[in-house]
Amino acid sequence: MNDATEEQAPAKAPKSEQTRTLILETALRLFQERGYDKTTMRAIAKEAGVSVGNAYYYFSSKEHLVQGFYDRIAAEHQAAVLPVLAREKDLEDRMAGVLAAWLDIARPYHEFSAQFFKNAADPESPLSPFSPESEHARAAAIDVHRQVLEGAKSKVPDELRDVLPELMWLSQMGLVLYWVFDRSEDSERSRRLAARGARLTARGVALARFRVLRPLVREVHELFSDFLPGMATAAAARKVREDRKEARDGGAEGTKAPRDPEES
Amino acid sequence: MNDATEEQAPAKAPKSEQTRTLILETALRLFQERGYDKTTMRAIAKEAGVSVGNAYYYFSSKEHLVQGFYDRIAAEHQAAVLPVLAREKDLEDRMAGVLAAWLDIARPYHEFSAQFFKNAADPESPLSPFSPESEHARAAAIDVHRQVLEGAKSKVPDELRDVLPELMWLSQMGLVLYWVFDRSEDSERSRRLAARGARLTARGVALARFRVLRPLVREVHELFSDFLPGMATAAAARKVREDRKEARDGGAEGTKAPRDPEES
DNA sequence: GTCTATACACAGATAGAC
DNA sequence: GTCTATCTGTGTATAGAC
Repeated sequence: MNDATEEQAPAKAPKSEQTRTLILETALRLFQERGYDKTTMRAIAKEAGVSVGNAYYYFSSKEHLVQGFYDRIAAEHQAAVLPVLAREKDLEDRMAGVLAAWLDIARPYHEFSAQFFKNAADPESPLSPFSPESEHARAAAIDVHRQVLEGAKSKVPDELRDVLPELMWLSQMGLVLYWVFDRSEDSERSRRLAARGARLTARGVALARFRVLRPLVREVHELFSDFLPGMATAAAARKVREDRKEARDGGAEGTKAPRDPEES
Repeated sequence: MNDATEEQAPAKAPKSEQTRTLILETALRLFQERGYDKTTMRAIAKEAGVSVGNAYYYFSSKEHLVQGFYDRIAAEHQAAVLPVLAREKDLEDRMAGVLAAWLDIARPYHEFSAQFFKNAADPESPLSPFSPESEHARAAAIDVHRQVLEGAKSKVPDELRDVLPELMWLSQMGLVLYWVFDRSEDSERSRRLAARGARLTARGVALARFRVLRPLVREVHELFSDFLPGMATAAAARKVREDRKEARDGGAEGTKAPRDPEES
């Protein structure tokens, strides 16, 4: 049953993973205090009580330090989203809740996020949300939206079911973009945008079953299934989904909900 | 043909505007040859035959050099769009033509555009398409889409007429984003995305007159008229429109047409 | 394998003299 | 307007200590 978990037995020697996290924590703290640009690698090293070379030993560049920040945000969001998905059953409420949760979590970092946001927009940078390095985080984020859709009581047309999570993720990226630029008090405008965007999307989904919209829906479906798969493959999403299921019921096969017959 | 009024007559005052353009031209050339990051301010200065300090005298930072690039792209696009708007009358064709024209113009700069694209994504940067410094260029770009809409034979619902140009501009920004990340041969994927995006938009507009879509259309209208005006005000667009008309009529400003009754 | 200390090359940006 | 000299910061290399 419980086999030896490899390097965890000795309580005194978690390697110097401590050093790594120490440097990361210090960096994130200084980023908040002084901003990204003003925080030099030397300052981080000095504040953390290590040498500059040591900091570079763990993080090959300043940008790689930011990756830790992204991972933290993503992890916190995925945790914060659980109660929302358990509570809300209305599609609009679920979407709005997920977006609001992200804004809540990201709030402390709003001031300095703009300063390194440009790194995320650089296609060459591993920090880009479209980069191969971000593939796992991206797939996980898209999967959150898939859960939003799956657990909603609304009926979602088959043609939309596949592409919608990726579309919602793209919308979330748009919201993040707006949020970064948003200078309103407590990002109030971003919050309203999230709420109205959720409403708009929900109503759009509700209307998608009408006949007149069929060509439009097909158009949307084709467009995004043509141009999105290159970055976020269905395979990757499926893998995350399976991982999640496995982690949940420990290998026991869950009761797969019967596929509802498509309407129209 | 628009920039007819150029003060080149007085031979006494080329001042050292020459130096400025010399530095700019050199910089743009080196950007194409070596890429943005690899091109140092020292290299630009040396190649232009001036000192580093002199380059900084004219351009307060490396980013400001890029502004000249944006201005050039925008000017070329507005010129290239004229024949398209004169020829095409179908909304989809007009939109597709405008987007294709942009891709054509931007093609030579694709390789290195990604390298400084991150600057445009920095909200603090004056190079951001949302920055106050870019307001005029932005308004002009939006006005291009307004022309696309105005000259089309399609019927556009009143509720959409105001926000659609801004929406189309936003879509164009999305296309640019995709283009920057696009690594396909000759940006073929971006071209297909532009074509299909135009088709999707045109069909959406065509369908917008159906009754069932009224709530959705109103939703879109309200959302974007709430959240876009902050950056691209109707006033700014109107100003550009008047400037355009003035330039066309040849300065007959006396005819201040009171006929702007906001039909609704 | 982990870490310190130091030094170097190169970048962008600035100050002050001519 | 233009230059030279100089500043700060990043990234990297190296040599050696635990």
